[in-house]
Amino acid sequence: MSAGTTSAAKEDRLDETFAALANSTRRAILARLTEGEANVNQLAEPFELSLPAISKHLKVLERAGLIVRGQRAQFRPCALDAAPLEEVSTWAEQYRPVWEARFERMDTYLQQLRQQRKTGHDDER
Amino acid sequence: MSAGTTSAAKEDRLDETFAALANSTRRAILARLTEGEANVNQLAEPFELSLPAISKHLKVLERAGLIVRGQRAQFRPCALDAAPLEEVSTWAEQYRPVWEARFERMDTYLQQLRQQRKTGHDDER
DNA sequence: CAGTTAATTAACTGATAGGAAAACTACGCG
DNA sequence: CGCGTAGTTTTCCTATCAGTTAATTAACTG
Repeated sequence: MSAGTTSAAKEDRLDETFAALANSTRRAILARLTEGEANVNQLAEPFELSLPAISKHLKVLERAGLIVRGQRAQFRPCALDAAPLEEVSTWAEQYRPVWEARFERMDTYLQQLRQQRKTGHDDER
Repeated sequence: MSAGTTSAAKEDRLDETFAALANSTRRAILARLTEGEANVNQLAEPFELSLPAISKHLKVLERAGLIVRGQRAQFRPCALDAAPLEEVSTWAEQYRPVWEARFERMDTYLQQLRQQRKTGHDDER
């Protein structure tokens, strides 16, 4: 019953990772954390968002395994955990041959498709 | 003409790309398209989803620039455009030093944070 | 021309996302 | 002890997502 290729669990994890990354505030938070751990108020500072909003973003990042949180007194220091990003990179790299092929093989073909789409219809009704 | 800072437009594009990728059906469609172009019914075949649902997924992928669509008679052939995936890969690769550092430097530290969280232990730095 | 096939649009539903404001919890300190 | 600081939870809003069925558009086929 062990998985053959891509296990469903891994797919789910990718769903969650990509969803977490699909927000520029959250990506900015991750970027900030490369410079070292930070607590919630520090992370919130650059944004025009309420603290609860940041708190939610952090929860999303935590559930996606992209950050880890500790507890020191009343502070909750956040630290980056880039492990899921390795999976993202690996996933995207699968397509490297495709985007590299684009320049030699598919470039003209894609243009062609786009053209067909544009000039496709003559009369609007 | 663009300034040095990461342009907002690029950020928006990443938002859209990641959002498009945050769904296993859509990722499966992309995977399928590495084997060559396909029309909508062919793409729908492996899934237990209605055709309109697939159509919507394709629209999301198209808006994210991940596929291009043509028109041949009543068929709409879809082709992969992996260019946005190169951006994803580049973005993720920024974090490679971080996930590689994990094994030497941060591993124990993260464990520590997780432990603090679980045991609610109070400690000084 | 009517009919079939391919795909999209429309209309609707339930669930989730992102946000704000207000209330609450937890801790440290004078 | 009560107060201030740090952060989360709750409540509420609107918007978007993922899916359905039914209707519609578009193009070929006999």
